[in-house]
Amino acid sequence: MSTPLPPFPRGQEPSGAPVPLELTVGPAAPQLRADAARNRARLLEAATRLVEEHGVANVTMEAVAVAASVGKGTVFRRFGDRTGLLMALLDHTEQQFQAAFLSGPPPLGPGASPADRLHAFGCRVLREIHDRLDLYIAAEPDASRRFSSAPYRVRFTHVAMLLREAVPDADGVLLAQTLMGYLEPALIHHLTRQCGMPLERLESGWHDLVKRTTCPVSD
Amino acid sequence: MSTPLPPFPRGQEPSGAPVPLELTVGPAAPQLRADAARNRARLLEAATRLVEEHGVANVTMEAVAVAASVGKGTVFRRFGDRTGLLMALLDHTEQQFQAAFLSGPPPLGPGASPADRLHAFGCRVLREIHDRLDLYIAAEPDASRRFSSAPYRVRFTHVAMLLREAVPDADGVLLAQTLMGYLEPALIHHLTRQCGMPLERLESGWHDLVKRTTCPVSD
DNA sequence: CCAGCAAGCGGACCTCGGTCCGCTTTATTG
DNA sequence: CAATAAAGCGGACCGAGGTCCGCTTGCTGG
Repeated sequence: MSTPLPPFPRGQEPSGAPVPLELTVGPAAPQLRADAARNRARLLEAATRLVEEHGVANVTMEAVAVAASVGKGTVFRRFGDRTGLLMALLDHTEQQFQAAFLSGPPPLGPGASPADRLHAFGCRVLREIHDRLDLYIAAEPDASRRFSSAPYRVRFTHVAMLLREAVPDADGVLLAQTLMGYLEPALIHHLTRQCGMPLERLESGWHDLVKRTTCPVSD
Repeated sequence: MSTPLPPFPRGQEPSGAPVPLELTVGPAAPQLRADAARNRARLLEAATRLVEEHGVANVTMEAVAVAASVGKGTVFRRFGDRTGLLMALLDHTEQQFQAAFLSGPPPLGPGASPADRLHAFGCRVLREIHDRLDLYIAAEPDASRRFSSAPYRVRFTHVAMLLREAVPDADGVLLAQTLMGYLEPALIHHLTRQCGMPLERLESGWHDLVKRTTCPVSD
């Protein structure tokens, strides 16, 4: 329609919403051929090593390809683009986290009140991102995809669901986007690195925000 | 410290915070030489034309240089980078807007209650961005500068100030960042273009958000 | 075991943002 | 008006992300 459009054939793109190739809850890997799977593993390993050796900012796609003894095209076919590769590096942690808030023990998982789950959720995300901030920043998709990536959608849907439960008569979608905005890597980076705020302050801020959001408004 | 660092000599960078060359409230242009000023004007004109002819996404820096009959280096010296050029295209509107909420008539300007000013502020920003969405999206600085750009800082400071007035015992800075997050071009793009929400719904969402934010919380 | 064929591969290639540096123009000052 | 310093200029150049397309390789059914 407007965007230049699909870079590589990859899977089942053509139908409706662009299906992200991974990073979603559960494996759902579409049966890679043996050599492809091997190369994928090599690439992830190489990328991990390069990132911790030189810092994510200095890791180029070509360097990863070379380090994995693989052609550059292969990197792009497998991961789509740089963002895709970087997100794949966060996939394992992400899946664990998803499992934790979807079906783990309270207060993160089901069993606690929606508000309590929200409080726990935010703190967990804040710490998670804070611990691997550079990677999260670098893996941030560009503006037009920021809200469509699988991990974002899963988190967002979860927050929206909790919010609908906690404040049924509010616009849960908009409120959820607002809360999610507080958890953006770029903001966390700004506040902790550029403004020098301790993580604890961000956590208090989150608690306050949740309180204000879930308290019934006069109107 | 960590970033690759300054591209061009330009002005008085070295002292402390990186002083953005324009886009701040007031003119403060540092006396361009005659030819430089002429080229600057040419460039802005050419860029404006190209943007409305081909859409901002298809406008390259080189194309702008050629269209303005100027060397490519000149574009970068004058505007720093692509983001800088695009922001300059928004500068005129931005200055008018700043004047309106800093010293214009209520409810946007001083005279109304902080809460009323916040309500007005958000609606104005929403419309402003909605009207030139593509340009705002394209002009968005990368993650590490999103919160340091002059226009952002002015808006943010304003919101924080109003918030401190309206809810003195809250963490105004964090609350302000949250409110600002609701006004991000990328989010507005997602909600209106990808989710198909009408602008009116975003406005209601803003009003609700301000209400919840400014209502005293039980603790 | 072989043939056929998708899936996968890889590196040459392109584009575009950003940089460098030797040359030109402008402003200043005596 | 000359001399001079500084500001500006511009296009060759570079690096990195992303694409293309002819070749290779692993699967599958006969």
